[in-house]
Amino acid sequence: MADKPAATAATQEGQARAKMGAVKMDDIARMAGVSKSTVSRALSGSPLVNEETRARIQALVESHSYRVDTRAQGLRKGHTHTIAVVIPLLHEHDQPISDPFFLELLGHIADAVADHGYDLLLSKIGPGRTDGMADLVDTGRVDGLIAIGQSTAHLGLERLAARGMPLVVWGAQLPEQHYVTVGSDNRAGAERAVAHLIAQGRQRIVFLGQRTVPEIRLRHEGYVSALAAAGIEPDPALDVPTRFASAAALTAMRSLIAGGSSFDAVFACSDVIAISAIRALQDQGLKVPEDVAVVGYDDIQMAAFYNPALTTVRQDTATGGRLLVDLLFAQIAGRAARSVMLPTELVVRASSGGALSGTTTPGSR
Amino acid sequence: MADKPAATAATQEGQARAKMGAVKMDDIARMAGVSKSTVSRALSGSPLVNEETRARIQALVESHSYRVDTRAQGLRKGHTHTIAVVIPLLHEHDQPISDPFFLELLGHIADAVADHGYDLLLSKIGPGRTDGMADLVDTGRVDGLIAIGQSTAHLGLERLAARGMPLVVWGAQLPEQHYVTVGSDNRAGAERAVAHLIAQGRQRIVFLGQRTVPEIRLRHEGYVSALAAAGIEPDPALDVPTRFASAAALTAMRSLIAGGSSFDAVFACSDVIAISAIRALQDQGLKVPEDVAVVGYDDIQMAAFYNPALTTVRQDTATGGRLLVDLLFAQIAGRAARSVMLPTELVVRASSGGALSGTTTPGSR
DNA sequence: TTGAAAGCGCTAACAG
DNA sequence: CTGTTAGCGCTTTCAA
Repeated sequence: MADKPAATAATQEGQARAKMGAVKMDDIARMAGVSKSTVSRALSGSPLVNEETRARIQALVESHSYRVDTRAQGLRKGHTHTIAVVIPLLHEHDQPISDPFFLELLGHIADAVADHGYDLLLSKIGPGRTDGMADLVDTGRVDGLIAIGQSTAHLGLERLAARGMPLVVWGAQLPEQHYVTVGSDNRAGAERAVAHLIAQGRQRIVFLGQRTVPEIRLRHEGYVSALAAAGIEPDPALDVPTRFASAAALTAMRSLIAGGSSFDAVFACSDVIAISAIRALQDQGLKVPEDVAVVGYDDIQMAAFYNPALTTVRQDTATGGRLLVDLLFAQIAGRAARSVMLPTELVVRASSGGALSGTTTPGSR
Repeated sequence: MADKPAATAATQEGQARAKMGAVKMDDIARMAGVSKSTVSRALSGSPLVNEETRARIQALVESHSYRVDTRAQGLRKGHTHTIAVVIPLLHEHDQPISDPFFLELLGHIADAVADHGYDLLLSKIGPGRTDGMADLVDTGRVDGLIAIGQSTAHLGLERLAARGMPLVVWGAQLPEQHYVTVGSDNRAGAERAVAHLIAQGRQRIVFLGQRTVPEIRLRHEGYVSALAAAGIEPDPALDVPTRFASAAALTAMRSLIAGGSSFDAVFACSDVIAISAIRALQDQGLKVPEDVAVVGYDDIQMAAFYNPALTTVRQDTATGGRLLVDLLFAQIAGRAARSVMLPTELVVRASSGGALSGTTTPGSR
């Protein structure tokens, strides 16, 4: 960061006269020789306005590229036409982490929100501060909230839901929970993945992930139950907690290796974690999948392109994102919404030794 | 996607009575036995209000967890306290792509925007539709725009800037450009990367990237000039266009290999592209870096964890993001802003054969 | 120090 | 079919 940035040519001149052109509804009305109300009606497609009048107004609107001020409109109509997405993990350790899984989900949410003609406010409010989430709607900035990942915010989310605030969260379904969630079947997904590893003849399987996160806890249950089904006793030494960041996973895996525990497979709670784990393994001269088989979770785009290609539990971000949005709009409209748990799919590629070809794409779809 | 989602328990009840609690400034005023104006003044920290009164008001505000409606406030004050980030590439081929580089940048932008006390609207408007970008501010939804990547929108961006609209774009500095950009020194970055490859003894270097994108065109210039400096004539057969998506890069690389051209190195225009290229190479039994050295661009987090670890040109998203925001606020405040070009840094790791250790971290920082 | 009144730009009754 | 009249919730002169 040494050199100091090189500044170069630029713009600037019409700075102040920016909003100058701001033509408003009254102006259009005057020009069309009608009242503001008529313009408003014409623009909102009301049937009670003369076709000829409407055309005249329309023309004026186009030629002056007038747009109604949604801020004023919202103030009057009582809504904002925007919804907020809160990504807790954007905050892990005070610096933005970037798990590709979330961007994929975010992308689909953005699509769905746009389809509804709404805007999307991206908020950095962490899950610790659910009051901040409440502010977003109390303050009239958004009509509803989508939280990606409940992690430590469970209680706060409960409170928001109790207040009747439109809210949907991506995450796990907890026992007594009163807010709506969308998420994949973490338990079943993990169980299937671990069963697959066992089917490959692996017996000493590492669990790589932090169980304080609800979803991860469920995955751990799946892990345990798959082991149990094969008559394997979980070894506490193979339960390795790690955060979602690459560096954290790398460190965790390295110390496991250094610890000298023996193992022949790793179930990682995200693809990013899996990739870092493989990195650590290979640095120690261990071969994947020959010496250690690895399975990830998420099926991010890069999973298929890693070396070796990653066996992983796919979470369907496309339908997940859309569902999140649909359920939120249902709530906003006052309709009831119920949580849904999406099925997962195990995508077998090279890293688990289950497929010999390089890039395997799942059968379905 | 077969099974059909399993619906489960849920919430719902206080749906309608949601906004019920919506206490407004008038209510607080009444309770405090003062007028709306006084409350407004007290809340905005005006010095012309009795300390005792202010305290009383403050107490009421807290106990009722009242928040001023920013929508109404903005309408009155003439601003929105929110800025929009438009990500064109979110749209490539009608499905959200997820280049981690953009999320990293977005994360930093989000940080900086939050530091200014502003909200961040994430928009999916593509670069083809700059009129849509204009709407965001014409319509009173945001105070200014940050566009990530100018790609095909150059003309449209020019027009917006000419209208005096607060706007900053992440991208390349084009010749006669009138809008403000922040971006890395693409030409120098690429040049250094390719020179490094040449220094490793490579002579036939593939250029992997689409030159229709301004930044990429500059990188190509850097590529050519590095070759020229070594007395190497660029071979058109080694100029391989590809989009930023993993799949596209994979395909491009595969057909290059199938085409039978000989080459011993690849300069990829993004890390995601580099990763896919390596994948294609290895699928054909070619070893990286032994047979083919590869250099990427961006230094996304995963670059250090790939196998082999990626040599790449780092773009500093942290200062980039902050600069983008600072320059935008300068414009909003009516101050002049000039484009800035950030220096880049070559991070040498294993994929180029320049480093033997696994995960090498750059010297600086 | 505080209140009254006039809007910000728009929509929604309520009369024509 | 169209105009008038009130506001949505807040800030800001202008007076007191």
